[in-house]
Amino acid sequence: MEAPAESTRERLLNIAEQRFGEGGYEGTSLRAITVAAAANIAAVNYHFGSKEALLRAAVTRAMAPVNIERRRRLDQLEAKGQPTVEQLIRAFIEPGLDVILRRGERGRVVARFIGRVAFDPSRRIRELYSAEADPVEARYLAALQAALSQAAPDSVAFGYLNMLGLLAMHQSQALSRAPGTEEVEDPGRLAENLIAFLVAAFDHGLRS
Amino acid sequence: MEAPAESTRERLLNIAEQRFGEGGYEGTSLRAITVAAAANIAAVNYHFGSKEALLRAAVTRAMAPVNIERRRRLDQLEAKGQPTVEQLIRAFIEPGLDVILRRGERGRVVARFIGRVAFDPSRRIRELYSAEADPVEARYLAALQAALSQAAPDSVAFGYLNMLGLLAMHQSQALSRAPGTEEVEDPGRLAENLIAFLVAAFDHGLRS
DNA sequence: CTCTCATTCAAACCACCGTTTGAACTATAG
DNA sequence: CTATAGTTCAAACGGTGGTTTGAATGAGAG
Repeated sequence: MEAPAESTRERLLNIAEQRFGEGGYEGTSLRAITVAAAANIAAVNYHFGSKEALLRAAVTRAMAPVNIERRRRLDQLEAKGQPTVEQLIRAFIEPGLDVILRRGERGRVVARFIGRVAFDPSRRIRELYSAEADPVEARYLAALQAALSQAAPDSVAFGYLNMLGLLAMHQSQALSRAPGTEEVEDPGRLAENLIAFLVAAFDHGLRS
Repeated sequence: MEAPAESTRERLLNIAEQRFGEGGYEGTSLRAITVAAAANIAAVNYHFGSKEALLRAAVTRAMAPVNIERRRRLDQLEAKGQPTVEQLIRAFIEPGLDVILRRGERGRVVARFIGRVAFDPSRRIRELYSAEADPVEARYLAALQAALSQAAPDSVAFGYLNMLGLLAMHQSQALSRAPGTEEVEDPGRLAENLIAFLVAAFDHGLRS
C-alpha cells in the first residue's frame, strides 16, 4: 500500500507525536497509539521500555532539527559580530515554525506536539522539553543580554520566557478558536507577525 | 481544629482547584481529590454529578471574580471616553494577576488552576475556559480595535491572543524553572513587567 | 538445513479509573 | 417521637490503564 519502509519503531514515534500532541500525555493511551500504528501493545515496551520513554524518544527526535538549526543560525550570526535583537528573535522563532513550513501536514503535527509537551501539566514532562532546549537557551540569553546591554538580566530572562511561551502556544495552537471559525493561519505570515510582536516588546517593553 | 464552616462541597472545590492545577484534569483522579478533601468518593457525584461537572464548577467559581472585575474596569474606562491601549491591557491583566495578590497562598493556587485549564490538551476543557472568558472577550476586542484604529482586525485579534496566552502562562507558571532555582516573582512586579511588555508589543509590533 | 537472535503476537496481570448502589447517619419539621 | 429530606459511607461495578509473559514468527549466518 504505502511506504513499507516504515519500521514499527518509526510508526510508533509518528503516531505518538500525533496523539500526544492532540490529547496530551495522560490523555493518550498506549493502546490508542499501538492500534493506530498497527502494532502490538507490547511493541512499545519492547522498542522503548515504557510509555514515558516513548515520549522521551519522540521529544528528542522532534526537537533535534530545531536545535540544530538554532545552533547553526546562532553560529552564523555571532561570526558576523554582535547580532541585533531582531536577528536573535528570528533565529529562535523561525526554526520553531519552519517545522510547519518544511514538511506538509506532518509539520503541523510535529509543531503541535512540541508545543504541547512544553505546556504539559506534569513537571516531569515539561522537563523533557527543557532538557532538550537547555543547551541553546544559555547561548540565546547571553546573546540577547549583549544586544540589550541597557536591560537588566531579569528583564532579558523575562523576555526570553515570553518568547518561549508564545512560540509554544502558536506551535500547539493551544488557544486557537474552534476549527472552522477561523482559517488556519499561514505559517510564514504567523512567523513574521510573531517576530514583529516580540521585537517591539523587547525593544520598547523591557525595564532597564 | 480549623474552620469547621467549610462544607464538603467547598472542600472539594478547593482541593480540585489545587490538584487540577498541579496535575491537569486527566492527571488527577477523583480519589486523590476526595482523600485530600477528607470526603467520600461518592461525594463528587452527589454534589456535582461527575468529574467534569466538578471541574466546570471550579472553573466558574474561579473565573467569576476575574470577569466581574474586568467588566467593572471596562465600564469605568468606557464611561470616560476612548481608553488607551495601556488602560485596556491593564484592565485585562491586573484582574488576572490580582487573584494572586489578594489572597495569600490560595491566590497562587487559583491562578495556576485558571492558567492550566486555559492550556489543557483537551479541547472540551479549554472550551470551559473560553466559555467563561467569552462574554468579556468581545468587548475587549472591540475596545482594542478602537484604540488601535490603524491596525488590521486580524492584528488586533493576534495581539489579544498573545495577551491571553502570556497571562495564562504566567498564571500557571507553566514554563517556570524548577523551584528553588529562582525565587518566585513578586506578583505586583510581574503584572507591571507583563503590562509594559504587552503595551510595547501592541503599540509598535502590530501590522497595520 | 539448522541454529540464533531480533521481532511480533495473544493473552493475561494487577492496579486504578469514574461511577453507582443501597444502607446508615444527621438534623430539621410536624 | 416520628417522618422526611439531605448527606455520608463502604462496597462494589465494569472498564481501561501500563506493563509483563512466553510462545510463535521471521530472516540471516554458519
